[in-house]
Amino acid sequence: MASRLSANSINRDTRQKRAIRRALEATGRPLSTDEIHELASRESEGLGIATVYRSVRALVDQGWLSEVELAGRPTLYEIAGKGHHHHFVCEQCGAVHELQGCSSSVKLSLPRGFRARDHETTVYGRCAACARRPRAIR
Amino acid sequence: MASRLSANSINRDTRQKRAIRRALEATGRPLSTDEIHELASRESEGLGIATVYRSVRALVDQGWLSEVELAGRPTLYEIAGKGHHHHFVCEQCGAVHELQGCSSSVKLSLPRGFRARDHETTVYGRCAACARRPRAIR
DNA sequence: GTCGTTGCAAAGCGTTTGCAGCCTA
DNA sequence: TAGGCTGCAAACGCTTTGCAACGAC
Repeated sequence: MASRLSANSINRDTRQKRAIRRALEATGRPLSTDEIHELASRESEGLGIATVYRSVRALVDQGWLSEVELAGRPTLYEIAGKGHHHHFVCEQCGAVHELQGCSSSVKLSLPRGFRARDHETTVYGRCAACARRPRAIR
Repeated sequence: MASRLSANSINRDTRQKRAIRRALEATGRPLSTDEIHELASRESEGLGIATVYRSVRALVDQGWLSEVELAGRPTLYEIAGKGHHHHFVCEQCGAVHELQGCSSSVKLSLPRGFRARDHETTVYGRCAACARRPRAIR
């Protein structure tokens, strides 16, 4: 197994990276770079958006973060190592949540000769908080 | 029911739009704006990319096209009216194909209070043509 | 002190928009 | 002919990169 850091990359423990990691840990759901920037800035004033992009990229390379790419929205990042799971997008507040498990083992009929390697499912609807309140303006 | 055109939008039959529609009909799979531009340019020389974007947007508004937004790639467009279906992304050649039917009625367990409205599944693997030949450089 | 890291600003890239001339109806 | 449509170039929004100063070790 490789070392826990990707090849030839050192990783210093800076105020900025600490704030970024903490934002992701504290929130517990996939975040966009903007959200990370917003949250981490509270802990590390003056944090630049470029630093967020660079740190997030480094954390992905190190395997600490996973990219969550959902249709029609910028890439989100979540703490890695949660195993196979899917995502739920709240159409009212826009937040993305993780869904546990995956019993739908893709029974989609593939055309002759096609070979599946993986799949991704995204569910759209309203999260618990939003379902409780009347439909917003949107 | 509304007229087949979205409100106050006229739609002239131009050489450019004809070429764009034909590119989509001829290919039979979801295309990106670049692919549409490339293909339609053969039939309508000098076609501008802005025209592709504008025409495609108009065709979506008219309901003739549907947007296919897949994780991590620009929006694709496919001829509308095919009913509920999902997509297959070939990891070797990058092409996107439609998958028939959908038996996986999303048995993912939603958190308490969450309400699902729709879902999307994308399968990744190799298409028939690519599965036949040895793995590419990639 | 070294050199990885950071913030700023500029550059990229895909998409949208302003505008004057073109072409469909 | 009227006004929608087109190509060009500039503008946009998000992400990446160059660079000099900063700060972890």
